[in-house]
Formats: sequence, C-alpha cells, structure tokens
Amino acid sequence: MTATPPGPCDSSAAGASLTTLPLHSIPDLPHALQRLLKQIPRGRVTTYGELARALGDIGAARWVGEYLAAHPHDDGCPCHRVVRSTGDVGLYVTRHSADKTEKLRQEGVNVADGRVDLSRFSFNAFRSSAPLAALCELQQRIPGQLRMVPLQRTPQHVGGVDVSYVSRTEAVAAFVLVDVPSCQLVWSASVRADVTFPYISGYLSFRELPILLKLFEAVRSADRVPDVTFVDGNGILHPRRAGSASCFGLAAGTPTIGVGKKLLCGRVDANECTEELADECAGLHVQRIVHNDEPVGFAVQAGPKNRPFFVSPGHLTDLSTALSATRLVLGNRRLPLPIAFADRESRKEAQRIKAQKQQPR
DNA sequence: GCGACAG
DNA sequence: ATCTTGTCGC
Repeated sequence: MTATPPGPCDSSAAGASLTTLPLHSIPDLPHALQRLLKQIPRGRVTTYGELARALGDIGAARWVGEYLAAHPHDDGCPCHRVVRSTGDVGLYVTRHSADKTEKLRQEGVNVADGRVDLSRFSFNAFRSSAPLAALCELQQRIPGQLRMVPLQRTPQHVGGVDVSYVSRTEAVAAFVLVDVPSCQLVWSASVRADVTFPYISGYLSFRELPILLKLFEAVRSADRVPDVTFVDGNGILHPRRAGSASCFGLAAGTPTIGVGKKLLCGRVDANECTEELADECAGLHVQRIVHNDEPVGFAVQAGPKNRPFFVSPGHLTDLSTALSATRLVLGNRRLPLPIAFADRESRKEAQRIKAQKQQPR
C-alpha cells in the first residue's frame, strides 16, 4: 500500500484543536507598524506599500494608509515620513498635507510640486519579523486539516453568524438559529468583544475568529448548536483555502459554510452549472468558482435582479453540501436567510449598544 | 488613469 | 465593515 500524499482538504490530519490555530499569538499589528515607523531616519521617507511589505504582505498597504491617517499621534511621531509610491506627499493625520510638507522640509527633504524624489530620500531597510508572512504560513497549514465531507443528514437546524462594529475597536457578533424547512428564526444570541486586528483582505479570520469563538461558546452553553453554520466570509474560496468560515469551523470543531458578497479570488466558470441543481428553484443561477484549477465554490444568483453571492465549504462540509444547504435556507432575499438574519441581528445589537452609550440611563 | 483585495 | 444625502422602488 502506498502512502497517501497529504494534499489540500485531505482527511488524514488529526482532530482539530486550538493548537492548530494559535489565537494566543495573533500579532499586535498596530504596534508592529509603530515600531517600523520609528525606524525611518530623520530626513528620509518611505511608502505605505514598503511598510506593508515590511509587515509581510503588500496587501496591507491600504490598512497602513488608513491607520496613519487616524492614529494616536503626538509631537515626536514620524508619520510625516510616509508618502505615496508616486512620491506624492499624500494625506496627513492633521488633515492638512501642508503640515506634512512643512515637517519634511524642516528635516531637509525637498518637496517640489507636492512630491518627494524617492530616488534621493527613500528608506526601505526595515528590520521586521514580518508578522503577516508568519500568518500566511499558518494559513498554508490550514487546508490539510479541513475535512471536506458531506453532512451526515439533511440539517434540521442551520446557524448563521455575522459581526458588526460598535466602534473601530469594539465588535458585536450575532448568532441566529434557523429551523428547516420552515426557515423561521427560532433563537438568537450575541456577544461583544474588543477587536484590535485590522481588516486586511486575506486575513479576515484573524480579525473575527476570537469573537466568533466567544459567540459559539455561548451557543454551546445554551445547548443550541446547529447542524451546520453559515458564516459571513468565505470558506475554502480563499487564496490559501483558509477563509474565516474554514478557520472558524476548524477552531470550533463544527460544520461551516462560507458566504461572501464579493469574489475574493478565482474566476466564475462561464458555463451555467446544471448538474448540482435538481432544478426546482426557478430563476436560480449557479456557476462554479475555480481557483488554481480547483473548484472552490459557487456563484449563486437568487433572482434575476440580484447580484450573485459566493458560497464555499468551510469545514466538515463539501462543495455539494454547501450548495444543497444553501438551497434549503434560500428565502426571497439576495443572501441565505441565516446570513441575512445574523446581519440584521448584529447590526441591531450594535445600534442598541451605541444608543445606550450615548444615553446611559 | 484605471482596476483592485471577503468583512 | 462604517460613514452618510439623496434617490428609487415596493
């Protein structure tokens, strides 16, 4: 007998545990960025993209820009030394680019026509542990631990989870329990938590996993664990097959299905896929999503005037199950009902908390 | 200048 | 995701 090579979604790995997802070591990205910032010498500049690269992924450039535009700032802060890759001075934390230009000139950086000559002034020799590169490597070990298997039976209870934000640092996660086949919302719960990891495309799980696990603990305590849970984020429809639905399913040890409103990666197969459809849902369009020559999910259009959504298996489900379960809970809305309900509940709870903070009595 | 990268 | 005026449609 020849050994089976461990491939993506292979079922040879041991049972999932929290050690496979070391949540205790999620890096403090804002702190890492602050440390990099201090390394830029007086009289030199760097770019948002170079800082992102030093953090371990150029994809974090947008967050670097957003963070520096509104961060804890003081007199000694060197954030004026970060400019756009074009050389344009760019935005400043004071909202006045002229302040940034003035500070640069004071330390000998020429600014002509709103631009810096990067070939003369740029600094890129950062010392960094590249925390995002480490997270990327962690993600690459996820797919081998996922179980792509069908559900044992038709689900009777389907869960949905979504996260809303009360502020930049505080989140609310809501869980809804939907009965099948009535599609009625039969129970819901929510939890609050501080969130410090930023949103960076491809790393959503590190932002939302802690609060999702806290939420699922509450679900367990109430003995309301569903047969499968829909998550507001992709499953294996991810550059490294490690979307938030997959990571959540793995960490919680529960079957999950991912739902995205935009296509994160891969391409929509031009051919309508008719085989998976036992066509009883009129006007339902389904097309395969292929990434790196692998089928990873489906684009589902519920109704002719709806934009499609993108469904993929997370953990303890497979492609076929993800689609069939979706059809079980597809109401008249654009999105599967567990996602629509969880979205509504988490927003409602976030609004309630905001109002309560303004009017404490 | 345009397109682009879940939430 | 959130912010946020007006606008469109059921």
